[in-house]
Amino acid sequence: MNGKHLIKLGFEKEAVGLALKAATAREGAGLARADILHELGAVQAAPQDYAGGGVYALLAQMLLAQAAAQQVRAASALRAVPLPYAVWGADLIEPGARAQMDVAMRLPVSRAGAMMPDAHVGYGLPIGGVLAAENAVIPYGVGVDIGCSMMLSVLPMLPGALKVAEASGLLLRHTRFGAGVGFEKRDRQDHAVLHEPTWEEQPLLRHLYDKAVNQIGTSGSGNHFVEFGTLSLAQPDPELGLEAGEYLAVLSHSGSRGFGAQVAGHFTALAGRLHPGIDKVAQKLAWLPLDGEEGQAYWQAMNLAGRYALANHDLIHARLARALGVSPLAQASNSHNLAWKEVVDGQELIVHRKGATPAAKGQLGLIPGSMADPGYLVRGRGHAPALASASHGAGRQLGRRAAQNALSKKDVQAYLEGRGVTLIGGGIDEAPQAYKRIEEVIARQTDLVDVLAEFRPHVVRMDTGSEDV
DNA sequence: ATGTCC
Repeated sequence: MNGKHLIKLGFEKEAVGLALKAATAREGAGLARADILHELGAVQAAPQDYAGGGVYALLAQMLLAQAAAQQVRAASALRAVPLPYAVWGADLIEPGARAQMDVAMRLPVSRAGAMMPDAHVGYGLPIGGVLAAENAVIPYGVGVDIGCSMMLSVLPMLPGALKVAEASGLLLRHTRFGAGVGFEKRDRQDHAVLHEPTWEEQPLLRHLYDKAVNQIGTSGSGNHFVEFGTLSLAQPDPELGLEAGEYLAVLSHSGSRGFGAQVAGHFTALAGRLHPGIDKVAQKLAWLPLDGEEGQAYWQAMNLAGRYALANHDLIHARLARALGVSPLAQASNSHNLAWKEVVDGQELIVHRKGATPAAKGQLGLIPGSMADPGYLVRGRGHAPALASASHGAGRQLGRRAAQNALSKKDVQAYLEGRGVTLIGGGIDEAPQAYKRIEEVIARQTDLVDVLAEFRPHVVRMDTGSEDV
């Protein structure tokens, strides 16, 4: 008896050695080779009957482990062909982003998808990708900045009532930007989200609580901003309680800061470990079953990060309104990096929007342009083929590196001057020229949202980029 | 997006 006989019998890898060891023991006990091969065949057919003890126990246990691993691999196997999905503004989307969406639509858990006109390449799911999955949540389908969101406050003031110098002073005093940045202890503000019992329900959340307390009410870096500008409402909107006209308004873009980033990192790694056999092209799309412990933990942490991000906006807007001595006439907000349980074609699915604005029928949303381009207050049309979604902005047309190589401070300053925008902070990588034309992106999604109002930025604060403007 | 590995 040797390994060749056993491989011929169908044993693989570690099972070959264990089968040989058992066979040798049986030969020693005086059994004929034919009888031993017969016994080995029986172990192979029903390893669960032999795993409890005896000369074949180790072999049987190995066979059971191998079968389980095979099952895990099979459960991770991709479809040969992506499910179909609709694309808005295909002429504005680079092939790399489409390729990423194609991979996402090959996941065995995927059921439906759509691509928004601001789409561009990201980690795993492209930014601007919408993906509906069955009983599965994909950490990289939500993204690193869990709960990244927009908020608008319409103030009872005329746009001209706030001078540039005053607006700059308010932004400098009442907002905080930069990686790792929090409010000074004496300036920290409290918020209901910090008193939720959820923080006590996972060691990870307990661990991140102090950081969350430290950073609440702040804005982070990259494309995050707080700005004063003019909101122009063409028609009166009874639901918003606003007459047609021009208003001073505050628009902010912020996320869940270091807290959300660490939640994302933790669960992305966990999802990867759950899918050791997943095809390499889909490695960053590893998912967590929502009916499992890990999936439930992510769902809880993700939703807390979503509420925390909105709390950041709440405090930003409350500080500025208070400093101006006014109460907002109206507010709107939306998350654009999150997953929701929604009914799609009669089935409850997990709809991931990674850089996509929820646009259910009647739902308000905010779609910003760039530091110097208009943003839009929109109302969703609930278009089913788009999974009731819209773009979350203009979308990059130049990567950060490409923007820094292609553009100069002069280019950005000329653009700002041309539109009467004052910028505090900001980097070349966030230059308006690095973004698609928001007007074009909006024009590609007239079936997804109705535009209610245009917001033109006047005084903008962002983090200091790696290369300042 | 985040002090870019708890």
